[in-house]
Amino acid sequence: MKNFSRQREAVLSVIRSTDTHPTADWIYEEARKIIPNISLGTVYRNLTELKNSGDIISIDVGDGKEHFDRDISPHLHLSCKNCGKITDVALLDDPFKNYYGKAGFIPENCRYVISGICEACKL
Amino acid sequence: MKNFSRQREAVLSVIRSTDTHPTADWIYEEARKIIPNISLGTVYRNLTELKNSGDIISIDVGDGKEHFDRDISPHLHLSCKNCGKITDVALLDDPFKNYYGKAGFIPENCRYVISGICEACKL
DNA sequence: AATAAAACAGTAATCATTACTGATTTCAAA
DNA sequence: TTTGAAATCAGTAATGATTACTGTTTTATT
Repeated sequence: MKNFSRQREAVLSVIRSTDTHPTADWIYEEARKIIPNISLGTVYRNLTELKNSGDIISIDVGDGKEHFDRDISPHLHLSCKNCGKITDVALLDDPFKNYYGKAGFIPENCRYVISGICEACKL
Repeated sequence: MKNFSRQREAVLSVIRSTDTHPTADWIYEEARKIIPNISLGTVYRNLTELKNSGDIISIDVGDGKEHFDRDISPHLHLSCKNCGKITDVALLDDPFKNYYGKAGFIPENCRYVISGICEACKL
């Protein structure tokens, strides 16, 4: 197990407690329930560290905020423009493997996001 | 042909003049070469309109700025963390069709981005 | 032309994120 | 254990991309 600071453990445990793709602000509020005086800057710094270490990823769904994700495997995100819900879709394997392989590209972070209208909202 | 204002035409023509996935600021600077006193707010408003009308799309590559793209077909973006270059990879067809079809999702905007190291930077 | 609606230029405000500062904690070597 | 350098922290200030506002100009319709 990695030797993380108490603050970094708190941030990571908050992200791992949910599948809702939280924002930095939400993570901050939750982390304060564990460490009441944790600072927002600390949350941001540790989010960056956790991204760099590959423990989490982040995605952009077009609302101007960064959303974090405990699931680091390549998967698809369906983001509803109406209700804001983000749905994960597991992939059997990365459908783009052949494409970036051919281009000689070394992937580090895959973000596959489709915005649209979810089944519950389309009526 | 749609009846666009002079300013919206200028913004669209700037985007269509390049395959470099420009930011709002770059588009603003270029648009000023066509309409010297065009305002940044006008550029932003028309970028939003052009996105809503489906004439352009935008992607996020993790640098905190929105990047615009004249190519509205589903395609893959390879974004180099080292040199910042964004490479388009054409797709024969959308590899996620089966996935969101099953979920009953109506797609409007597909953003497939992989960050990593491009061939030229890997040495 | 007269009118209303839409789009504009210019500027001010917003707000997510980053940078900074001085204090605290960690931890390896003595 | 002390010691001291490096890392991390809390708290706050600054940044900067984007959005909102205001009063003016353009456009479209009668």
